[in-house]
Amino acid sequence: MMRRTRHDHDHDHDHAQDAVGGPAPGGRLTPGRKAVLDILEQARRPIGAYEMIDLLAASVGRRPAPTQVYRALDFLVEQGLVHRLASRNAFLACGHSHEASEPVAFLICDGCGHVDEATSPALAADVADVADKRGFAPRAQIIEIAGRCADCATKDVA
Amino acid sequence: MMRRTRHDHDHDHDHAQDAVGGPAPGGRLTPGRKAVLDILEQARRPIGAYEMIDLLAASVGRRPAPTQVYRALDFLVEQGLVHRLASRNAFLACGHSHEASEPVAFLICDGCGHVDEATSPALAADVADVADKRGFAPRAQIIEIAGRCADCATKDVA
DNA sequence: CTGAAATTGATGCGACGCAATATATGGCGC
DNA sequence: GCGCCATATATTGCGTCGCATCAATTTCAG
Repeated sequence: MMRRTRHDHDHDHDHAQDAVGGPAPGGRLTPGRKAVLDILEQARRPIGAYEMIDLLAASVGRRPAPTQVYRALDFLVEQGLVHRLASRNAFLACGHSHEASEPVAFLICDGCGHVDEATSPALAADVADVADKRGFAPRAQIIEIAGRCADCATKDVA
Repeated sequence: MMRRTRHDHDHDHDHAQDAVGGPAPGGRLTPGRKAVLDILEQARRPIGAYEMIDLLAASVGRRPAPTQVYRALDFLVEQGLVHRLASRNAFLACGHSHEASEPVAFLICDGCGHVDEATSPALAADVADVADKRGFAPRAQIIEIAGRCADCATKDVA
């Protein structure tokens, strides 16, 4: 596909892809992707795709299209830096540095919305066991527990 | 003009006539709801809300609005007759008659789309244990395992 | 070795279809 | 008429696809 140089640049670009030096197989942490990751890490709470767009607009000053956000999110999930909460259609920065293949249980509080991340070898073993008994080859697991966290539970009694 | 109160629905008054085919415990199985349940039971596979609308249109001859389908689905899920697959935004007729509170693990095949339903006391105990360690009071659990079923796994090797 | 084109991958924009909720109306028994 | 349940309508949010553009790297000609 022939791609000729256009006559001239008609507008300036305020940011460039300077964050990474070389090509990383599997992807690079570009500024756009990093902006998404930063927001998730500073929020420390699940954020939906469209709230992410709003936050990016406030942060970068520019309003990205949904596609951009979803692509960045997918990338970050693939890299294991971000988790997806299927029950809420939201995303959460990964707190710990665990293996991507290790099953993580999420404790999602209905009251305050806080999400706790928990890994359990016993849980992992049981999941593997249940699948194995049926000859099922697991690729990914989703374990999400909704309820009330310790703080909100005590408030309930009051 | 908000007159509807969602909280005082647990009166001792029971509409048995609303149900089709007799009284339903804890709820009324209206024709609309039954049509949704029938389709799910005959399909034996996860069905999205809008595919459900299409199937209802073919079955009843009339095309219900999304809200009706979601309402019916929510009702059936509450009754424990239908499960919701969070990772796929789809619904599945419950195969067995287990307690609604008991955690169910779903084995979702990426190949054929078949979904297997599995209950495991050990898994349930581990989930409760993980939550308990953090003082978390669980209300509902979601355990979904994506991968390849026995049939599709053998086809992979070939 | 140097510079330019081809390549790869990321980004931008727009539109569309599906998912879900909010709001309003109507039937029915009481 | 009033409350309850179900249905109907409207609006918002979620997620994906396709294509055009642009930047960085690699490849290759000179």
